[in-house]
Amino acid sequence: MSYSKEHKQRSRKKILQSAYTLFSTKGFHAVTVNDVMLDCSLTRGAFYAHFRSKPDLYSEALRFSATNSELAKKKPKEMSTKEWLSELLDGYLSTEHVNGEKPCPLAFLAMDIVSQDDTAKKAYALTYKNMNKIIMSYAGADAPCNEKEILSLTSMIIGAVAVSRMIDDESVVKNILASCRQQARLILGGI
Amino acid sequence: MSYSKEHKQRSRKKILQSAYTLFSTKGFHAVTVNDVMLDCSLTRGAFYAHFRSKPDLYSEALRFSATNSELAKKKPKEMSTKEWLSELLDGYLSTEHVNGEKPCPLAFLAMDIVSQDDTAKKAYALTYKNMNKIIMSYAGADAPCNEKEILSLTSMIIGAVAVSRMIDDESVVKNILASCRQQARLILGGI
DNA sequence: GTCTATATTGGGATAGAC
DNA sequence: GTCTATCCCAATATAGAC
Repeated sequence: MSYSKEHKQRSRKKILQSAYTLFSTKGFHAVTVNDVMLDCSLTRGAFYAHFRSKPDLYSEALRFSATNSELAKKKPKEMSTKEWLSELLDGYLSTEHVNGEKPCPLAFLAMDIVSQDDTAKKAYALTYKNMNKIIMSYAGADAPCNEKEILSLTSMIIGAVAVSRMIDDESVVKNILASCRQQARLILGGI
Repeated sequence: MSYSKEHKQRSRKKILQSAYTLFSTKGFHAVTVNDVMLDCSLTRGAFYAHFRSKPDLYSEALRFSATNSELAKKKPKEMSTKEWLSELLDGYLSTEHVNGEKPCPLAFLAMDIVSQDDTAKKAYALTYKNMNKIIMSYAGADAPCNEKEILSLTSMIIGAVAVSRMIDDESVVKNILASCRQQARLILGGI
């Protein structure tokens, strides 16, 4: 045969890498099979020698990303686990991560508002601002509270609900929600 | 004219309500104009008497949802603001909200993994589980830490990154991320 | 303003040459 | 295994009757 097995494996990996980046940053529907193949310098037709369908590619890319995540990196020996965890969190919560080429699929896959026009983005930002304002006004009604606490609180509850939506296991969802309700009280200083 | 202005306004509102629910639960691309119109018992053709395009509807539905949010409800007079805030957060972090017909667009809009097949969902859940496991192992390495704290932590950082992705204003994004880094340390007991 | 019918495009998937 | 060419369906948007 004119193409070695190694060659096919290389191609497959290139396709997965391109798919992961594109899906993560643009979302499933905003990316075409052609986009993926062009990104790794192949053609549409070749795709089906590697994957059965576009949804199939999507699942494989998600699986692929798990093995390539920053969080899964090995801790350097000279660092304490606490320092290392701190460093990992800093990396996760950095603008480089948010704007980078290897975003966390948990947060990025599946959000297609980034591919919407500017008007939709503005509407989203407005909604977000409103939410913070409302919660801020309640939380700061009699006890003083700072903005940072509110921002972390809204991130948490938005993240919790977003993730819960994706998880089928009811008991896991209940656990996530209960944990965040408890933490919300802690952040607000024990209501 | 055979159709009153009131009739048109009613139709428009019905379309917006259907669009909001469908977009929020299924995502932009998974919902067709026809789906929306069928949901409110109209036909495709009539759509363009109300909106210029599907993206236009999307933006309008997002705006519409802001005026209909649970968070914007008025506080009952007999309740203290703290009690009321507590109640609002409980509502937001409830399974009823997660599975309901009026989900928060901040968390729901734009996530199209729910319209993916089961394999993709499983891959997502696995990734999520891994993330919690990794962070748990680091956080619990020498100090004891409980699962609930980790679950709220991962919700927060996922939510923060997800929201940041949608916001164009760089300074807002920086503020969100910094707030969550600070809160993360607090949750983990001050690293 | 709402309906039915239709034009048109984009993109997933297949066929067949190399 | 990869390429080019093609099929085909889904879905946006328009045209025209009522």
